[in-house]
Amino acid sequence: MKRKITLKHIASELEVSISTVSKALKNSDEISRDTKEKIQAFAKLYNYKPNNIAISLKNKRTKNIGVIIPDIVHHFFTTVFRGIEKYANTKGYNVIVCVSDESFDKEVINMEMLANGSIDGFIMALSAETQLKNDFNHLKEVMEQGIPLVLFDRITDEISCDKVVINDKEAAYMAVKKLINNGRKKIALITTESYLNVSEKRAQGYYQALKDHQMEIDENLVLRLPYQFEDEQESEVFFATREIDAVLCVNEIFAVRCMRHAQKRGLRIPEDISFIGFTDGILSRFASPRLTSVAQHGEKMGEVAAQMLIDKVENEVEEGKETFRTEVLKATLIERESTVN
Amino acid sequence: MKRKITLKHIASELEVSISTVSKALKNSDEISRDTKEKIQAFAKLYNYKPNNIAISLKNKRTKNIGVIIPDIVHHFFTTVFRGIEKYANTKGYNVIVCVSDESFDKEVINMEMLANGSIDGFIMALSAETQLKNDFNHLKEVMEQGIPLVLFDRITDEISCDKVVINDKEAAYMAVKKLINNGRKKIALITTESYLNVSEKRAQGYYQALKDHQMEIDENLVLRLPYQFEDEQESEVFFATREIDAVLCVNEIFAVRCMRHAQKRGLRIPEDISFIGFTDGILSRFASPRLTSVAQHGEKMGEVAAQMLIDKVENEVEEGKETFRTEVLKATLIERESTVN
DNA sequence: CGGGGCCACGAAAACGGTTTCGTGTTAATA
DNA sequence: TATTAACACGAAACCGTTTTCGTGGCCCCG
Repeated sequence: MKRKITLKHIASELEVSISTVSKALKNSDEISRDTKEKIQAFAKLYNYKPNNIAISLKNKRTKNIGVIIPDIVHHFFTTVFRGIEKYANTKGYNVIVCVSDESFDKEVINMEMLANGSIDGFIMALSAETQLKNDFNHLKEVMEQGIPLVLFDRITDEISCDKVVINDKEAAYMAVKKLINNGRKKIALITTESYLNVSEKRAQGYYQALKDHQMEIDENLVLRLPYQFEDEQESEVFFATREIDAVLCVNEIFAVRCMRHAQKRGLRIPEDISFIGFTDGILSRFASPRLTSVAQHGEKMGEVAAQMLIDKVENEVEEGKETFRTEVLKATLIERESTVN
Repeated sequence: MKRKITLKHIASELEVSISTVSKALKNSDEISRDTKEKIQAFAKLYNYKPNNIAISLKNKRTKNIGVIIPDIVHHFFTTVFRGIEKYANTKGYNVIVCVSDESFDKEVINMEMLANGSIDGFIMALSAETQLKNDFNHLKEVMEQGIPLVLFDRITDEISCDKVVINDKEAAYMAVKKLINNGRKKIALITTESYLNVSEKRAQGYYQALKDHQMEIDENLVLRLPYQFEDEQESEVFFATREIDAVLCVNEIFAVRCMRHAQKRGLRIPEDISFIGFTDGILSRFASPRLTSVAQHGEKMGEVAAQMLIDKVENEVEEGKETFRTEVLKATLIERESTVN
């Protein structure tokens, strides 16, 4: 087992000082050609690589970024993560992921773990519980310590920091408008309980679209389900007791489940009833019929978030002069078989 | 912006030495009651937390584990990751993820980045390209440096290290056996090109089951598709030109796509043709009909892998005395609507 | 009153680098 | 020949901890 070689080893082996070795390996012109060549050759031979930890300690930069997300077995979040990871990698950063599991406490614990020097900045989407509690002290702390923070998707207005979101409200608006233009009269909304920021925005778009097109808003056509629902009874009853000819769902799981309910009742999709979901993940592409869906462009979102973060990390700004941006990405509607053209 | 406070700050503020502060905060009984209380109170007031990087440098332990997987937008891998993250977290470890993107070069680069002190050990699944090239020098290097390594799912026999897999061959065998028991006569196999270790194992199980039940092996019923295939033509033709009454697919995407082909041709599932897939991800649960699938228990696999790794990390064994285990988890068949009981 | 032992604390090395500054040697210049 | 500048390198501080070892002061005992 050949242990990692250090500057000290090289120095003693070659009978020069540590500083000489360090400079030689950086090709400093303080060191003579001969010495440099000798040292570099030796280092190469023994495959010397500087110790990241030592470097981090020295320049107070870890080249790690911390990502905290509510869930990892989740298409959208992994998509965002991929974008983050890709961009970070091109900039020489590594990514440490922590999963909050939708729990406030875990979110806090994870942040504290990472905030003690392990990372240069955070990218995160708030846990459901955090949004529900409306407690953001852990974020404030981090900001006060001067650690850059970028929020994406699940954001809050309470914290001043960089943010990346999609135009949820407009996207929902456009989706509903499309349904209206297709002549749909009874458009339902399947959403989550209301504390989730994004669902709320999407619901707003739904209402707005109906209003703007002089359509009656019928609360009876709005179903709010628990975020992680296993029990399908409620949604089944919903479809059994209402006349609906189009449905907007705030995620694709809701959509796929509801399509099934409709099909079970003998409705044809999209002839009798149209469906539009959010997320455009794997389910949308493989459902039958394939689901028309609002693409959130997670990978792009991740890239943008990483870019904003690394920019902040590398270009420190004097106290009080920082400015925060909220980048709004445009969602796009991917039309498939669950709606008519 | 309140910058992070260090031992040095506390020491100078309280006019004691750094060592005294360090000891006081560890409740060393070398320090008097009074002094300890004073220091602890001060530290608490200013929310002192030791710097992880400094600690890492000191005891050559980062409390980070590196995970390298081929893809992150992938149900099985994220499931495994969740298991890893959960277990690691309970042990106070953080997880750094790198994505190889099925590329050999990226895998190597990522390993090298992390191997220079950033992590205490690796958990990884090999990229497709690595398996194809059959080049594992980067793994050997890491092992030689004494960095613990655990391979999961996509493993190789060329490297001696801890491994976690499922009993792919047996699982496939059982699945096919079930189809045979259901009276199926023309059982097809949809798999990937053969360099992927797991696909190969599953194919072996398929052949073995047919053989053991005196059924003819018909290579015409075996379709090998590129791992990431977009073009569906080949698989469509396959179904158009063969008489098949059951299909085993090495992943759920293949299964869902093929179910669609069958349905398009007017076949009823499972009456006319049965389907069994591998992975048991989100698609299996939401497909119509719901797909009978071999569950790989990714989360469990992740937990086991993390446990093996952390065990190795924390209980260093003298040179040459190490032993390596291969843990085989039992896959289970989740029966749904795509097969008959 | 002197020596031993304990208490409470500090100095310093170490982890593995980077970087500033100082210095001995040589060669060029006055 | 004396002065000086350039060159090539080393010493040491520093990043923030932990930990070993030393030591000054006090008390106790002979």
